[in-house]
Amino acid sequence: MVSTTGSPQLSERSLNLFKTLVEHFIEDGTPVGSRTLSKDSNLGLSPATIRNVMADLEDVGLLHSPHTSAGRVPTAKGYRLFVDNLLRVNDLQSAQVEKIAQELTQEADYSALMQRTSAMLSDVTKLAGVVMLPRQNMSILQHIEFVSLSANRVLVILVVNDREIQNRIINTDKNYSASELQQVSNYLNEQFAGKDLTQVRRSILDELGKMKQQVNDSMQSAIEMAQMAFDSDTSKDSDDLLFSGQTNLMDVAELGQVEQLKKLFETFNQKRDILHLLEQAIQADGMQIFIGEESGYDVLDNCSVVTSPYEADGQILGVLGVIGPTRMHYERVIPIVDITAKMLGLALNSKN
Amino acid sequence: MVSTTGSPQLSERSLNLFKTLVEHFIEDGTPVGSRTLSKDSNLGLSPATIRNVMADLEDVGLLHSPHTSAGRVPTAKGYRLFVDNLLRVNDLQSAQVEKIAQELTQEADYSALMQRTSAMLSDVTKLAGVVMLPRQNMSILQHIEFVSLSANRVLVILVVNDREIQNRIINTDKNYSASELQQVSNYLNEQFAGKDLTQVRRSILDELGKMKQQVNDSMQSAIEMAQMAFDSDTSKDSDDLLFSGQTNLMDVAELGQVEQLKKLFETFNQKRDILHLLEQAIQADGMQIFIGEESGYDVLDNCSVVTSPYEADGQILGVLGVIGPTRMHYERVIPIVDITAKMLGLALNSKN
DNA sequence: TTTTGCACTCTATAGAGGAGAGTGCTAAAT
DNA sequence: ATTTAGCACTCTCCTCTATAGAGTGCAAAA
Repeated sequence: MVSTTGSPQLSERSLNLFKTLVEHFIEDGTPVGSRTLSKDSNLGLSPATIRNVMADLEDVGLLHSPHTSAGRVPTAKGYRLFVDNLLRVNDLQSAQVEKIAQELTQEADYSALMQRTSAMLSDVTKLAGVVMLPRQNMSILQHIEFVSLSANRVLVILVVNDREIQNRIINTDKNYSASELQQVSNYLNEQFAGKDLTQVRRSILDELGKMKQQVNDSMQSAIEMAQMAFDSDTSKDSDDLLFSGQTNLMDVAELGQVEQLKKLFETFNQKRDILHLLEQAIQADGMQIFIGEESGYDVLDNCSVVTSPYEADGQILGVLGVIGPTRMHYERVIPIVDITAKMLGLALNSKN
Repeated sequence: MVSTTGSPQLSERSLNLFKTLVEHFIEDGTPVGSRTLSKDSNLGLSPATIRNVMADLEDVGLLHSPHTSAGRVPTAKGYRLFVDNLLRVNDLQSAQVEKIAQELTQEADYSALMQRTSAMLSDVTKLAGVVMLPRQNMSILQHIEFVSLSANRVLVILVVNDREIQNRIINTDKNYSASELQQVSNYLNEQFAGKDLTQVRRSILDELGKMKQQVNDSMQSAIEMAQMAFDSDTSKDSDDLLFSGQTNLMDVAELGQVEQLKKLFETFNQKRDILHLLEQAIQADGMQIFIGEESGYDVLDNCSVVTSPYEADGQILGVLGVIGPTRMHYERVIPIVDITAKMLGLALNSKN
């Protein structure tokens, strides 16, 4: 006997059978019957015996029968057990690792790199890839710069995390000279370089607001300008998910008909729900897998989400992962997501 | 009798019937039979007469029967005649125009504006919206700026068309001081502000290359830097289409099953084909409508694409439009695309 | 404890039959 | 010379039925 997490004890044999059943189902997609399983497993048991075992497994909630005369299918709980305790993850071919590494390290541009990462995830797994860009409170301001475009219009440039660049244009009350702008950016750089964006924004809105009365005119409007620059920043918040390969999901039978696919795609577009999910994933450090209903979102009932945080310089920056049917090749997908996260981290480091 | 473009002459009555047939079909989506049409048209003709007329229309290639006992459906050629000669376009509710105008004019950020435009097109029409961003040879360089990030890494900022901002980071051979960078950007601004990007790139690669021998060391590497800045630029080329509302197309019955939708979505993702199509549309000035097979792309066989170029300061900048089933409400969609293009132009102007 | 045997349940598939829609043609009506 | 009515015909779509096949659960035997 082997004691498994929480649920009633299952014999080694049961687990063994369960494992081959899941594997078979992941391969085939059709419910697995006792006859098939009898041949598939190397235990030399008759279908009848296996039927008994399967009935037990169903009682414990690991399996489920679509209807009386169909075989059996793993439940979310079943997949969970499978993934946590039974799965043996493939070692990646070093060729494949090489390919991933190469694709990512040679990409020079920050946003292109992120885009490419997402594309690669979906490409290699043939599922949908997603990358959550670094969150603001993980974004270290490196440099801020103002450029005068025309009277009253100033371009603000933020360099963040040594890689990412953000722009916005603000309309100012008065017309600033180049040297005035230089002065402002010098001041802000001195004050805030090295701090994270949320902190910077808070400081600017609070502290500088207080300072305002004590300084001269030109500095005063400079402060106003800084406030404007960071005020409009929130707009970018919803833009920090990169999807790709959604169309891959149109092949998977489980997601079946158009109606369901549509809901799924709309969930992707709105980003909100997926964002929440990934935010959960970023907290539990290490890889995280949401199987079917576990995610808590109805649209994802037939989906699993495999995620891993990525980090650079010892700092967790964001999460990336793959979305596919619960019936996916976990043993392949898991190491791919894992290695991709590591490689992305490396790529982000190396550009220092 | 009324002479119509090219094809054999059709009586006014035939055209009238044809028109109501198309309208009915656009409304219903089901093939239209003689009985229905007899009631629908106010001509007071019996089904039998109408059958004769319909047979004629089918001979000319305007109609088509899915099978013996179904009604009739317009062909691409039929839609073409309908759109060109029979359609009376709706006047837009001024409220709707107002809404569009407001959404677009209050959007401050350039790329957000474009994104919003696309989103609005799909939102209002309940179809897929697409916006082609200004092409490079339409992109006027307004300002170029260099910012030193760290040793050997320089941030290049291009302000284009008075609105759009492009960034890239280049790795330089030597370490530039702020004033050196200032010098370079001053020089480049003097030389190239007001010219379009392709022109600028050509000049930099050709002329500056020749100058190289004649100037001092610091200037020499500055030129190299400029070359690097503009060299990597081409990467952005494929990125100038903004889609939205693709999921709307999942509702339309004509596109039917998953397989076809998948192909369509993949075409969107690859962008290439749609880009070509829109490039055709930008040349024929004014609105352009591709109906079904006319587009020349198989995936679009059941789709129509309604486009309009948008311009600012008298310059055509790009194209925008809507992609939907051939059976769409042209009388509604056409004015929406039209007005959106105009409003976008206005929004792009007004920020001067 | 495992296996054999068997009755039972449910799905999927194919075929038959009928209703309904719409046509084209011919002959009558205007 | 058109238009209409009448009618046979064709095709789809739906429902109903029958049947084969897969798989089960249970009881009794091994």
